[in-house]
Amino acid sequence: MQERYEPQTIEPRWQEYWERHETFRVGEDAGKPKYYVLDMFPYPSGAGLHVGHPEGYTATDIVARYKRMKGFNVLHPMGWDAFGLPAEQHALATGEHPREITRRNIDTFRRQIKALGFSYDWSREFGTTDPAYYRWTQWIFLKLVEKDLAYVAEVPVNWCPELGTVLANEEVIDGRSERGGHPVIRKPMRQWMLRITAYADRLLEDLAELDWPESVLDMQRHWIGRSEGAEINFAIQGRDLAFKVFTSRPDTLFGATYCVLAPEHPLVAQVTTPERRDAVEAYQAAAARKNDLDRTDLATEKTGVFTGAFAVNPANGEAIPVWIADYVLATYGTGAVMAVPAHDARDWDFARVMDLPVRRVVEGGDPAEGAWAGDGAHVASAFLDGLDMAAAKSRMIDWLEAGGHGSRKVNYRLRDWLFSRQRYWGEPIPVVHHEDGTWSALAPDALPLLLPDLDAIKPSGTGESPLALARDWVETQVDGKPVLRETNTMPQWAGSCWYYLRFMDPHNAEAPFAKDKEAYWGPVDLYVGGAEHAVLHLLYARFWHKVLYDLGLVSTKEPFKRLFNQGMILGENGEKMSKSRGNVVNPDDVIKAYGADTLRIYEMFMGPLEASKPWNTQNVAGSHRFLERVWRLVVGADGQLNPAIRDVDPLEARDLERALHKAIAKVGGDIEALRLNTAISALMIFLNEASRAEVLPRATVARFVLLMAPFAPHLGEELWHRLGNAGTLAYEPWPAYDPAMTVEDVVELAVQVNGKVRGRIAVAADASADAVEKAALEDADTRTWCEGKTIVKVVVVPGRLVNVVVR
RNA sequence: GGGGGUGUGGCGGAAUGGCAGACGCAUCCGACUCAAAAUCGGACGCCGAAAGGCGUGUGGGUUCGACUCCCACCACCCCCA
Repeated sequence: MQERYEPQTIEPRWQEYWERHETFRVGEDAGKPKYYVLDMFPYPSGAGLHVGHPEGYTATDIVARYKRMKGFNVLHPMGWDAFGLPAEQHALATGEHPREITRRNIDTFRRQIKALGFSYDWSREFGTTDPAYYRWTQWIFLKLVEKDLAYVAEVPVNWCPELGTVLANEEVIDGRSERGGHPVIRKPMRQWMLRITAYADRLLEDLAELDWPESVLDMQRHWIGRSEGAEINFAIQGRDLAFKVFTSRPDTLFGATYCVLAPEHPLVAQVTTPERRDAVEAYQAAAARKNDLDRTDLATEKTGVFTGAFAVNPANGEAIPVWIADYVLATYGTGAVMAVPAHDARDWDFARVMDLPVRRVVEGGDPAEGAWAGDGAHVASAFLDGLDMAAAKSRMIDWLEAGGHGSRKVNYRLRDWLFSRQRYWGEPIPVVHHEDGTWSALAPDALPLLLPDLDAIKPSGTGESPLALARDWVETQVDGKPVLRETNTMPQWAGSCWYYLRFMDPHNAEAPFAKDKEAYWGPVDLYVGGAEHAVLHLLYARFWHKVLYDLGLVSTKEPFKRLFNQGMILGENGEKMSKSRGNVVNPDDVIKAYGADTLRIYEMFMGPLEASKPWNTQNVAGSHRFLERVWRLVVGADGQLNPAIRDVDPLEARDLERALHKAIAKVGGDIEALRLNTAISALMIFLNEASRAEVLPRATVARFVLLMAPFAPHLGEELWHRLGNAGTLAYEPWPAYDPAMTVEDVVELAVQVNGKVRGRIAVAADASADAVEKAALEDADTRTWCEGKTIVKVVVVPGRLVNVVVR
């Protein structure tokens, strides 16, 4: 009677073993090289774990387990990004406290994640909502204040008068609230900003040292959007007023035929002539209802109105009209542009709609067809005539600077980070406001500034956070004087900006983390998560890291050395998994039916980790079958060892030993490169070979079990145990391989005639090219195909093939 | 509109410029079985009786040799505008 593979029995048993023995608990160990492998920690949603979550977690777990066996001291933690909007909305709807909702969701996530057998050091677990953690998030905010990197500004937000609340960008659809469809307008409100732009250059430059996907590096570069150009002064004709424009193309100044101010530009009210006032104000009101994306969309028809004012082009003294248009954003550059329709696509579109002149100053393209943004000789540009773009730019900037008309300027697309949210469920900003209108930060020993409990979380109605309703919390005293607490809270990004540092020293009550621990563990060696965080999370975390670096708190310039984005797991129908499509697969169900090891193997075998790939239930069964075959390789009748397993020298089964060495080499290399699908394929190939063998040396089977263990850890431990080993295999050395054993003595080569395979020859692996050529030409098939032809040349690719070229 | 990615059997996918389709799924055949399941063995790109021919989105190019490199195009996906 064959004892069956029963993951439902062995998996909980080994999970309990690891927990009881604290198998994966780590500390600093100067005697071992460290390896820090981190998952982007999840937001514990009410929906529970999704099969997409374990994909990345399994990959990092395989790496963590492999690196432990390779002798590394591995830091592999897990925690919760637990502040955020969904819990607050749920609280609003049900009256339950977000803390309770969050606690429940975390419990579910923890249970589900533990059921997958990941080798996390759970003693390091924390959530961003733990006061012991957010105390230090607030502390870092104080450091940002100290470094003058935090400031207050009036910034337009999405204000919904009907709902009495401020909405996030993603909650606004076509100018209306996602829920209820009420109108949303952009209203300036007092906001906290972080001066991330002060780090723009370093955030850009230091990308060079990172082992990240090129696409993410590109997105970050583009987001920062460094552009070199000039700031140019334009005076308003007949008035003592002037404005600055930023342009990346100062060389085209002679082609400027009008100027455009953003509708919010402070000068608009002053320059507008009385007869244009009504039109201008109506346009400003309309623009306030649009978001930036709609405004700058190239596909939409350009709109704008003339202010009645004229500006003087400093290059030629010409008076050109000043318009306002919403395709110019107040927040980019100076909020004003000089329009050169001949050489800028958006200016060209606008000029055509408004019937404004187009003046060509660079040769190339056809001004009647569209803007020419390429290089070319300058024309109609006085002292720039004949120059190319680079030369003309630099000449123009010199001329502007000499005449006091402008200056060289580097501009960034990156803007300062809007750091406040009008929400309850976030870290309170540790600041108080004084009666004289000034503000000050709390002293570090006043932290954590705890969120007050509210009877009910409801909108304040003024656009402020629900915290504004907690009067006895807001109204407090500092040094005996009455002050008001800040009611804005931090965005969800804050908690995820430095959690990877806290994992290095999660229980420290004296500091966010000890310097020597950071020096040991930092930086993160491998960081795995979804591509949706390619820009914001990674940019914000890098920014904070650099600030901490400047403060001498961390030892590295960059937080994440290697980054990997796992792809998405689609539903069985090839569409994105979602409740509404009804194609969601719950990992609990898969574990119940097949076990965690099968889920792990299946998700890794589906395809390349970075690719999007559809779920297929039949293939899950296939992965399960593979594990059953591995089980039967070791376990025979009545739960005894497979009788083919003998205590003999592995070299007695030379072919099998060779196959094992190939597998060791392939699997190790593939894990390092995160090619886990082909690593599993290599394990299957070895199993196929081993299943055919009549004698299985115990040492060979044991090493195969070690290779399996990172992928299917419960099965690995169980089989290791049944092979007569005590304890865990988690720290057993990864098997070594001999490169000489991974190649065959005799190889079969294909013989091509004019690129088509016509025959095969068997030669010694180390045969010389001459010998191979001779053998190929003597081959009967080759001779048939070469008959009556002239041999022009013979290409020998050692170990691969021979190509005979005939005519 | 710009940038990036992807496109290979019925399906998921594999292939340092060197034998396309590894590995798995599905399907079919066989063994075992009273039978079925499970398991084990075999077949399995397309056309063709075979010899052979044709095949990696389409069209061109480079090369002794192209899924791989270059150019153009088509489709889908992602990011940005």
